[in-house]
Amino acid sequence: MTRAQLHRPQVPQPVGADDRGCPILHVDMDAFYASVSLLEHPDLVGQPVIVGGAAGRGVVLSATYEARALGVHSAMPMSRARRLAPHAHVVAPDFRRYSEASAGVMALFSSLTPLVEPLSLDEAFLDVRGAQRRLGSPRAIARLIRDRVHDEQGITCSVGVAATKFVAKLASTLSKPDGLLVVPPDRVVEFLHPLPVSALWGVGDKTAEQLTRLGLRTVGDIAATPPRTLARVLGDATGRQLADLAWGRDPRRVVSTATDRSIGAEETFASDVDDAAVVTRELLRLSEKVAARMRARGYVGRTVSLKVRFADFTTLTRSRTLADPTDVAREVYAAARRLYDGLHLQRARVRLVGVRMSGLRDEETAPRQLLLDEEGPGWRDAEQAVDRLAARFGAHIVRPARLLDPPDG
DNA sequence: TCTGGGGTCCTGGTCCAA
DNA sequence: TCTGTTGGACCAGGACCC
Repeated sequence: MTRAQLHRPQVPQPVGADDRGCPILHVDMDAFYASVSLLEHPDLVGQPVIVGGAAGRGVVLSATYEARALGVHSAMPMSRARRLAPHAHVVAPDFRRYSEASAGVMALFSSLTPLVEPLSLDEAFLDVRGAQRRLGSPRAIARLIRDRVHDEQGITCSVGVAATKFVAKLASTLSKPDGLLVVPPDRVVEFLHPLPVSALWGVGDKTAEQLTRLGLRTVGDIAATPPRTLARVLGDATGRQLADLAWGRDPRRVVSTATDRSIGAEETFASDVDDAAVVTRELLRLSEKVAARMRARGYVGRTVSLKVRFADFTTLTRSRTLADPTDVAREVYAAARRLYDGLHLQRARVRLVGVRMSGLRDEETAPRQLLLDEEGPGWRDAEQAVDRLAARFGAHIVRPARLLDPPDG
């Protein structure tokens, strides 16, 4: 069973009446991008709608439940989705609108409890331990959230309520769409063990295949396997994690201040490219984008990673750690360019390139080495000035000459 | 069937210093 | 001085998640 198929419960749902000891809520918007898009297209409500790029090599970003009933799911190539649902309406994504809706629901969560951990635009963990005197039991808080999300944003969400993050997340998934599921601590094992191994956090296609080879198909099978055996096959960390999750053990707390580990950007070409000049121009554009985002969030980073995916989908990554942290596009590009040149690609057909910065630190506290030949305002100041212009007049007001479109004719 | 773009985490290898 | 060990940093790649 795939993760998508988890949406259809295969086990009787142990909807517990007792929500004591269940302070963790996982709230997940139902078909978020599709639902928000439908607010702009009310005439399409009740019809199969796919959110994704209208042309090129896109994948499905989201789909209404009517489209899902036809076999469409997110991350599916658009070409396949169109074959499965030829009469479905295709809507282009509107990330500005999604961000606004997301900000609205996150603000609602924060008004209920300070312990909110957003996982993405459309889901978050909440720890409601401290809110129960004011707002009632975890189940009552879950109901309140569902009502207010519907009233304020016009979309539905599903909520899982449990003692741990992992079980709460699984509960929200199994209760979809528009559902609420409480899993009391004394019913966790009964809830988990009939589920397929793919229900476990960290088990994707490859790991599920390995587990199947061992004859392990359900979470109960994993629970009955010695952790040493799992660790031998899957590695120490993964083996231990699966053994714990299979028994509902998950010590992770809800943390409201997660820090970023990396910031990157990548781009798939409309068609494969064998011209190095086109690839390096794209590397420059991506370096500009990454550096601008780092400056906007107040980060500098030390490690530059280059990603190159070829026409046959094989992917290479190369990385280099700089002597000093930077948020300057020119330095990011120089490092990415050196990594790219070091690959010595002749006329290989490139499908995608990406640039990522890791080893992030706060710009204000990071040590910065002044170069001996650095005089007066440098590239950093110039790029900050560009940031200010972009904020005022739009992102493309100032660009490197190499990134300007060639004149017509 | 033909696979986006944003990320995180883990593993195993290499190198280097103590 | 040589050898072996250990641990940390770095690097490449893979798997996974939304």
